[in-house]
Amino acid sequence: MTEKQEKIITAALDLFAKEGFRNTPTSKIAKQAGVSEGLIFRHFTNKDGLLEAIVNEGGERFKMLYADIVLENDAKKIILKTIHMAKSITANKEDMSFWKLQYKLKWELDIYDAKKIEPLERSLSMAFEELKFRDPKMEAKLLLTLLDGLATRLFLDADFDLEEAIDYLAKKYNLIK
Amino acid sequence: MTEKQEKIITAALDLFAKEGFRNTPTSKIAKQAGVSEGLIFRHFTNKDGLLEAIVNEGGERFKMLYADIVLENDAKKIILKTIHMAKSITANKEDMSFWKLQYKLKWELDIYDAKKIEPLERSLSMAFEELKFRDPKMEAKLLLTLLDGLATRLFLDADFDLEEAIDYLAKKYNLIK
DNA sequence: TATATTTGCAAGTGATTACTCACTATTATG
DNA sequence: CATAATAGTGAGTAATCACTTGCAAATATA
Repeated sequence: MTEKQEKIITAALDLFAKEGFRNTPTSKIAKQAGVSEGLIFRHFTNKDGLLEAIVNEGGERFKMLYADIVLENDAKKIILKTIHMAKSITANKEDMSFWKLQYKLKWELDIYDAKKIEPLERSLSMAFEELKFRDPKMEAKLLLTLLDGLATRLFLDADFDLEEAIDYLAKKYNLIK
Repeated sequence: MTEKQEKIITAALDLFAKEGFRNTPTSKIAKQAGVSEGLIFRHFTNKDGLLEAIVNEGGERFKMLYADIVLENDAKKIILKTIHMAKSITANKEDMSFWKLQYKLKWELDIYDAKKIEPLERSLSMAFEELKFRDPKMEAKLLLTLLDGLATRLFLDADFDLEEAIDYLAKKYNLIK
């Protein structure tokens, strides 16, 4: 990856997040990246190729997000760390805009790669099993579904209080006092 | 509303759901509706006006969805009916495509009207209070957030089993055996 | 029935779009 | 150092887009 290639991706990331994929002209991306428009097509073939690069990066970063969770042995910690994922994707402005874009693209492109969360779902399932939940698999699936809902509110409803929601969740699962 | 006006809305509903708002040309809408392209602008001023009509219809239909829930007195029934809302929006193909579009537009337009669910949230909150939940307000908010997650999975993940999820939820809340 | 209003059409139009192409500059390799 | 490959430019281009305009048909109103 050359320096200019990264600049293109950074600019596209920023503009797609703000304006959406279809609504962002390649000319604008090139301008913000400080490169010629033709270079985008030299490196990424077409606009969809640029999008693909961004989606792939999203997939990689997502795996990294829960990498340490699947290595965890303590059941309660697995669940607690999973819940706190929602917090880490909003740690700073850039992260938030990055993850918001990933969700936005899910809807725009009509994709939901269930395989990407499978390892996390398995870890959660085992954790719930250890904690004697009635149906550990469903409980795991439902918690991940709740996290999807949390993301929806977090990214679309400016008034949503994530901290409060996470706190309540942790109490509900008896993870904290 | 004239006959052709309705045909335009129906076509737009269908195409926006399939291809997205920005990606659907007005020429295509006109063609599918069997009218001239100019008529769209005569009736809806511009493309955004057409979108507005659709979003407004979504708001109205959403209120109708939970109209009978807020009139319910039995706490358990309020919660159960709320959970079953997820099922009624997938009753048939047209409904499913309609509601999927509404969610899609939320992300494309970056809007989340929390006011629209407020009456339902209040009803739920009262129900949870009656059932002696620790923090009824948070519990209500969290259940609605879970429903947002359920919608995400339902509309994007083809393998998601809604029936199963709803069943498990109902048991979790002690609404059924 | 006369006339005003609304509904509808078809053929534009200028702006914008993703993408190409002919070319130059830079870097890697033998 | 020569040459091949890659990185980069920027002026095009055909297609597509939302929207306009001038006019006709249908409908409402007096």
